[in-house]
Amino acid sequence: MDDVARAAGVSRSLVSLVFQDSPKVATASRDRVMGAADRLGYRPNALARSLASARTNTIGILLDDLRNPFFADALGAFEDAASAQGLRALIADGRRDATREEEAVRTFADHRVDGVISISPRLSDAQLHALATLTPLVSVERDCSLVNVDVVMHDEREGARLAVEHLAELGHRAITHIDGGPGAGSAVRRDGYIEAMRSLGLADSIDIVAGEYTEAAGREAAEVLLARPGLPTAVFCANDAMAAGVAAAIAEQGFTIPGDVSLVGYDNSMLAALHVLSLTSVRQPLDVLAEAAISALLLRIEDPQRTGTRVLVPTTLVVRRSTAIPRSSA
Amino acid sequence: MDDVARAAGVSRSLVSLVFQDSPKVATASRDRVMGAADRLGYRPNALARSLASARTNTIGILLDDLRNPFFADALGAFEDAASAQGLRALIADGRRDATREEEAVRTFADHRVDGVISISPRLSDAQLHALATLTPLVSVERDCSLVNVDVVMHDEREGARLAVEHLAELGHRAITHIDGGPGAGSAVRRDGYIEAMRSLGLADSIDIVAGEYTEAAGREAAEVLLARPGLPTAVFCANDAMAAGVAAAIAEQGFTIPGDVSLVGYDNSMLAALHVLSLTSVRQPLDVLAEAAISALLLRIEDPQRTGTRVLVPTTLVVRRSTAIPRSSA
DNA sequence: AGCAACTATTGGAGCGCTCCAATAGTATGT
DNA sequence: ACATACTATTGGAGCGCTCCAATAGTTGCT
Repeated sequence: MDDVARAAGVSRSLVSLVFQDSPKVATASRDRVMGAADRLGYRPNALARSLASARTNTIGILLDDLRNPFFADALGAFEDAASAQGLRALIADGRRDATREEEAVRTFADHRVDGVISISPRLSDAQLHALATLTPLVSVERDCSLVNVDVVMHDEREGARLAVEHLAELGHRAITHIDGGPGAGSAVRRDGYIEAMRSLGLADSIDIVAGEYTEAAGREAAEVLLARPGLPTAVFCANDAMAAGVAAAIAEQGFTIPGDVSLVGYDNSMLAALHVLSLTSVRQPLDVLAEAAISALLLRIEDPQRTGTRVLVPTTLVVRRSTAIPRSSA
Repeated sequence: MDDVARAAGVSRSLVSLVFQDSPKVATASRDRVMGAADRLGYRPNALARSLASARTNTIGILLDDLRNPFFADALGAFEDAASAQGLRALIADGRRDATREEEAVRTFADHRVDGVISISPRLSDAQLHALATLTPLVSVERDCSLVNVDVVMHDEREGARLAVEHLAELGHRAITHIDGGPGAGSAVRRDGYIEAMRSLGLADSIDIVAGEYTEAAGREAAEVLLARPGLPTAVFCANDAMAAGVAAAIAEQGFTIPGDVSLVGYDNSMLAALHVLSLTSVRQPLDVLAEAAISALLLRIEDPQRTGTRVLVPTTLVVRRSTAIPRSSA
């Protein structure tokens, strides 16, 4: 920076101002400085800049599990939303483990990111609260009511309802739900399923099989179903990965989808779009979630004392070829 | 840090040494300092530390396309290899775009990462060379012979050969290849296919359909095949995503896999492991690649002047249920 | 006892920037 | 011509750490 200043015949402070895009710099000096910088191949040291300004213009994005295609999709949306606000993103993968997640947030804080967005964290409320004292924190797709954490989620209850109503409209009555076990949002999706079944007069057909957000869990749940006397005409899974497992297990037994069983997933991830599955799935509006999360975070960065807010965004259902009229009524 | 020093009754330098795990610190002082730090909730500022030491212990990992499940898998392996060496990883997604990739490497350099690993970069040799002057750089799965860039790849030629030999052993002769078009490694995989076919005496059956590394391209290529008078008994795709597209298109026409057509993919990504596909696939040994890349990078960080090296790691084939004896010989 | 050879600790300069208060320079109004 | 109100530029302290050379404290050996 000193070299540039010398080459341009100005002070170091002015070079600094030029690289901050300060409006107070005369156009002539700006050009001189930029010229000198280009000639010398100068690029400001982001580290020193952050240290001096106490602002990194960088946020941390913590994902539950990058191997799950849903989070890869989510990442894209959140990175876009961040860069639209001039923020760079650091990424960390929690690997479905709360301890690793906590360590990741600590590392973010050590690097003095301006804030952290955690997507589907497995952290306890106590952990979330503690971490939020280290850095501004927004929790996405995981509810909590803490004064120092903002929450952004889509309406999981509505998502489950849309899935059930879609199946009911097609004529299904025996609709089984495979839940997400301890995973984020699982309980609400299950409640949404129960409520929707009740309000459609299908309370007697409520049937829940325990699952987890993985393909293997989907297969296991399907085996439970296949071992019973009769198959339900429709299955609603708490995520797409499980639905993929169910689809495989059902097909292996010679049944077809949607001929014998209609199948609905959740997340509308890349898996659902895959033509071999072509899964009807509840769409998480990632772009909207991302935008809401970033703006909540920016507000919190500006005023760290602000009381935690809660944003709920609406959901839609993406209908593909895995759902159809049940055979009995065809 | 000053507060901790004061609370522990020692100098700031000693606190610094304690947090660097220096062996010269007496156990008693270490305990005193740690105690004081815990009490005050002190954590060193990674930014200041990096600025002062000119070492960030952080590397940048640049991926071609995080939406492609292969890269999500790769990311896991590379992060593991990095943290095994005590390195933290920053991640960037090139979104299949060379310009974006270049910008990402520049940003890494601005943040003074110790080095960058670029996986399947789309950058030109000239760009790679220029970027490698900014920061130590290792190119994975993209060949180049530059003095300042190390290359780590698996043996794509061997991968293609393994796929073809497996099919030939099962009794297939009509083996079609759908190539990866302009994608990284596509040309070598195609050459490997051609060579293997020739050396197996199947030169007459060589049949190549143009593709690209996406599911949609796989579908289109399959439609080309389906429009012809007879189907080949086996198809070898240049990656898994394409194979997924081929599987869907073939199934839609009422053919079965592997009954009518055996199918082989490439990458052994999450898609191949999906039970609905259960794709025989060439395995890129990600853990080995990652380890080799990290150690090459460490050597280059130590000695930036070192001449570019080239590591080639062997490949294996993962056999699943998408390949079988052809119907004619069954 | 005296000196060498350690080991454990310290003070202070410096990493590359920002930001504040101070200064120089220029235009405006009377 | 001179005070007023700007705008453009500058010097220097400070961000929170590391690292080097110097110092204090121990131990072992003759």
